[in-house]
Amino acid sequence: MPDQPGMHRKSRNFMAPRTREKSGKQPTINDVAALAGVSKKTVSRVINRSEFITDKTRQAVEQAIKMLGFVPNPQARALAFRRNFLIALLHDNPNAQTVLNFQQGVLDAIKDSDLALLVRPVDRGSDRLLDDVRTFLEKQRPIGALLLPPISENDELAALCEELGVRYVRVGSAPLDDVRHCVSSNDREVVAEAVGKLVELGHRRIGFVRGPVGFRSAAEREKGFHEALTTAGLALPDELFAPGNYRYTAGIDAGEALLSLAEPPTAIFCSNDEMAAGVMSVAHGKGIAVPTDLSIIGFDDSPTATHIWPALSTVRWPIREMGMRAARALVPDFLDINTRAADEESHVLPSTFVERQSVAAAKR
Amino acid sequence: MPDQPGMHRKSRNFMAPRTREKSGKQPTINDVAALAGVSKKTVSRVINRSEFITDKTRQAVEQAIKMLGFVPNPQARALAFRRNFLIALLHDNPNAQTVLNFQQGVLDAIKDSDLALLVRPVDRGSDRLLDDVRTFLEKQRPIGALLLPPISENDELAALCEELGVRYVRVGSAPLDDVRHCVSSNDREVVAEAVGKLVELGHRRIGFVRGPVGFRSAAEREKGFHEALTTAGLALPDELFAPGNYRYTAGIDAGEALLSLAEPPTAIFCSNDEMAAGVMSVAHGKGIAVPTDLSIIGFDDSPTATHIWPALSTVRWPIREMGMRAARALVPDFLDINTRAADEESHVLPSTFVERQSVAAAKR
DNA sequence: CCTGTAAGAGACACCGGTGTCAAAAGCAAG
DNA sequence: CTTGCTTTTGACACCGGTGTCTCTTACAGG
Repeated sequence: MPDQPGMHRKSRNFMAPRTREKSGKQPTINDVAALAGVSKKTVSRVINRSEFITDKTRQAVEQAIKMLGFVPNPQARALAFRRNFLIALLHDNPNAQTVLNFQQGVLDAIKDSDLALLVRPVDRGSDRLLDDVRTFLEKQRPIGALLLPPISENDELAALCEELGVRYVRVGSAPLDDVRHCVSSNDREVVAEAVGKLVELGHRRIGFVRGPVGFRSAAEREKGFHEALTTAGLALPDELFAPGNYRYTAGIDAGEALLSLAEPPTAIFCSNDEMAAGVMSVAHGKGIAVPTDLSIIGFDDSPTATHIWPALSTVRWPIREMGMRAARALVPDFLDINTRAADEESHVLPSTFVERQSVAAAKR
Repeated sequence: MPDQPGMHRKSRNFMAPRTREKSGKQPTINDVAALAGVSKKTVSRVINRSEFITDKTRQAVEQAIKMLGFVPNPQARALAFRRNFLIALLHDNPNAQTVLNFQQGVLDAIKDSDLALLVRPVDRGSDRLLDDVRTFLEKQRPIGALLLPPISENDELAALCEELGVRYVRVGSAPLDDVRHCVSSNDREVVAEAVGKLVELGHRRIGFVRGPVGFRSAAEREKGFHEALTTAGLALPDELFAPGNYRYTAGIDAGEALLSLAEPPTAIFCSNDEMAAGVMSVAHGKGIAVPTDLSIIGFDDSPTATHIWPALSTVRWPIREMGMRAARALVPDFLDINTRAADEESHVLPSTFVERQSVAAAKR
């Protein structure tokens, strides 16, 4: 091997690039420095885009980096920076599609950054929830955490993040007071819009299948429902409200209850798609034609919505965009200037009503 | 503060526990060492369960750890150990539920270990797939990678892992030759069993909706189908095979094709649930009663299977167990003795046929 | 009581980066 | 060609752990 540039520093550890490659080990910053003929600190400056570097030096270093295929060791950086480059996604969502879409949005946002994503499902029901999360956060020390509903509604969790100095963004169905820590959709408005459509189509008796008690999303959706009916001057008799928990079986129960009424509703709004699927199977079982005899609307636009027959009119939640937005809001300083959230960027993303085949005009 | 045990070593950095807590910083191994009156190396020995430690010393250290709430910094450990404690889950699966269930299984397995899970969706279609994965693996340097189907079928990806010295386990629908790197189900057998049931119920013309060309899972399922019909001495006319790609819309197309035949099948086996849902909606649209006039079987036991009406008979894939098993096979040496996979543990996990309401006896 | 031996604990270097600060280099003005 | 200033670079310590090797210590045997 003929004389190479820069072996000017003696280093016990230095090995020629070829040997390194063969050894299967990653080249380190020292190897780059040696090859480029500069100090490791200078290489570090190039990696971190320091401004105090001449173009000539920068180019030499960049070439060496390329030649060796050098990739900075994230663990070492994390240690030296006294912070790591992880963000955590905490979720406890029964809807896998939602979680994965959100995750995808987050990854879109951090794609060109140094960040990596740690995904952590948690158990909402467990009484060790807070301890589990605390252990996780203390161990991994992510820069920030994204909280997906329903656990995003847990104030203790947010407090825990504060306490541990972990940034957080809560994702929800309506803006929180503390808008810096929240990215949300506008469930109330869009439900009101969807239910308004039912009213326009002549429906006067409209059933409502609730979400689980205590869930903000459930409350928001119900508020939207109330709003639409009140605006239309319609009554809200108790018998048209069925309890639910976002599960298919709850939809079955709700369908049985509502469709057995002396005067059954001609349309039913369900707080999510799974329950709508449940209501729809009850209708099928009873020989009630959808949408001719019964219109049904769901919420989520989950895969189920298009897999059932007839295809379900529902509300599409911009979950992937919300993931991207949430990540931007969480770690704007780690993203590049183009990806970064503008300060004035809205943290409320509109959901949209998607019309399919499960809705029709009320029979006269 | 009265004289504490062990401030015997002078350390510029040492701060009293109380002060540390207030500062919001994590205590380090040095703090523990100082409090316990031992060297940091001894603390390290306790953390790593070295055997060369007296009970007395161990207890003192453990008490100090507890008192300070010390948690070892994973980045520092990773650096010192020259390996990190991450495992990666690479997936490109349209079925979110599958991914999440698998992920849950992996987390079950690594729960009590030092390992963390990095989830990485990839784009099978992209021509940059290999580069993307290479960049990811070089940057994060996980100990190992779990490959979910369908990308687990990509041999180049496996070769890449070999090259980079990253362990890997491929998850699939049938054992690979290289059994050490594979955890699988037994799709062929269970499909044969399910289709056998149809034959027993008197079905003679049974349609088959294929999975995407080139997918091992699709091939295995088709093999099982052939096997069952051949065993029963039935013919396999081409017209009863419809192409598919695991998507709902393909199920629609397949349903249209098969149910428009001069002599339509009395039962259809679909290579996954989504396509089965498509076939079922076509049947509904045509006024063909399921299961009275047409039996349908799917594969995956996805949420869709129970959300459609009538509920779909399908094949349940033990995906969560497979996640657990795969993790055990990947990093047995990082799991404790109870969790660890026994060497002789089988890497083939049986799928089961789940009978619901979409299958009935053939009409005479 | 002394010695030999093995187990336990400590000192120090090191993993691969970054922060700090001082030295070197570059450049304009005297 | 100096001087004085600013810009760029390097030496060295440090982040929080672990590996290696040496030194202590405890205890059994002579």
